Amino acid sequence: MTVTEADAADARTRSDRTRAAILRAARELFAVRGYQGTTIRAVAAEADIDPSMVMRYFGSKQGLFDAALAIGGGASEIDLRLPDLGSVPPERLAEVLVGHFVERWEGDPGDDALLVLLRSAVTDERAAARMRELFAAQVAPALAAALGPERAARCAGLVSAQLLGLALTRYLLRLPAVAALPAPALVAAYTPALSATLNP
Amino acid sequence: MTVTEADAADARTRSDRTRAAILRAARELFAVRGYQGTTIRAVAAEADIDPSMVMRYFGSKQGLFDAALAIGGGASEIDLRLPDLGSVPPERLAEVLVGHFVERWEGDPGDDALLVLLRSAVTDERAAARMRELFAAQVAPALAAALGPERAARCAGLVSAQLLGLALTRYLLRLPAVAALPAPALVAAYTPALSATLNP
DNA sequence: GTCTATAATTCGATAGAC
DNA sequence: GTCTATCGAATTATAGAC
Repeated sequence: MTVTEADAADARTRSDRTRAAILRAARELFAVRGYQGTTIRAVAAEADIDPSMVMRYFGSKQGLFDAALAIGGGASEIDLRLPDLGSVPPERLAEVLVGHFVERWEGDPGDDALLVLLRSAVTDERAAARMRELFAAQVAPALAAALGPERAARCAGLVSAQLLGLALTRYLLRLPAVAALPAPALVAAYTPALSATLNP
Repeated sequence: MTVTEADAADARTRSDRTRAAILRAARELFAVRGYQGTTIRAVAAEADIDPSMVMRYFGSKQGLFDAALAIGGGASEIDLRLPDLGSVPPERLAEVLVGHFVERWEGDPGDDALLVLLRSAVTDERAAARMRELFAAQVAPALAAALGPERAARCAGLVSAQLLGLALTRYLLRLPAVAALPAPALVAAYTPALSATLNP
């Protein structure tokens, strides 16, 4: 490997690392302060790089936001990673759903793309549209595998309302009665509500 | 009435109208764009007055926000106007609760203080604290009248999560499946979920 | 690829005339 | 009470040196 080739490879990996660091910082700040509350300068400081690099890599603040939410790229998307609900016994469906989302939200710190999206969607119409797409593309079909298309269409919205209500009060508003519960107790306490919606 | 007295009265009523116009515009914009997304200039333009008047009347942007949410004054507060749940038959409790909140949110356009608070609370810690106080002071006691303090403490948080999830998906995110339902159908469809939480 | 310097806006807030 | 004018600060975004 010649010197120039080594240099090029070096630059590429460093570039990738810089890009990843920016995205990581952006997701964290967008998650905590929302779109308008987050400044490019703050993202750069958090990633420990120069503010102008953010512009160089992502073009604009909106471009950074889109990249942080995997908007537009088409390739990478937020994946709710819902299991195949068709193979879940009907009586355990509610528990599996609640458990999955709590695990999804609390299991992997650093992967808070979903909370980024939720917090931003409340004040940013573009993010709200993304959230609607996300649930239409993933929640409704997953439910259809377990309930059939007809019943799924009827209760997908209400199930989403309940799951997002949980995220809203536990992670964003932090209502004490919801935020203080250990995850297993929360799942157990919330399951009957979803169950009532899923089995009318 | 002397001329100066008439002038003073005139100034007072005009002042009150201006003040009310500012508050009305502020609530509308805070509700739609949140705290950071709302500018004093935009509020002034919406109220059709000069931006400096906003400062004169409310001192600062934060002062305007507090006034729009009736924070700090102590006298006027956001009132959920929950009925006496102690006189509601237990089997109708869930339906009354859901129905009340939907009516509260959709009944009186112009009184969107609650949606202002919800949208702002997601990105503004101060508003979030206000939301926690609101539910602690009004939802939990109302439930206690119907369920007793012990059961109320156990399910107040989960009930709040469900009700706020409804507001979130219907008014803020506007998920089609939730936003498109007529109010009566929505109440009927969501009641079983709350019922399951209230009667474990 | 990275940084300095700065242009171009925009906003909150103030001073002062009328 | 109302408005004009403006300050000072913060922001996004760009140009160009190294």
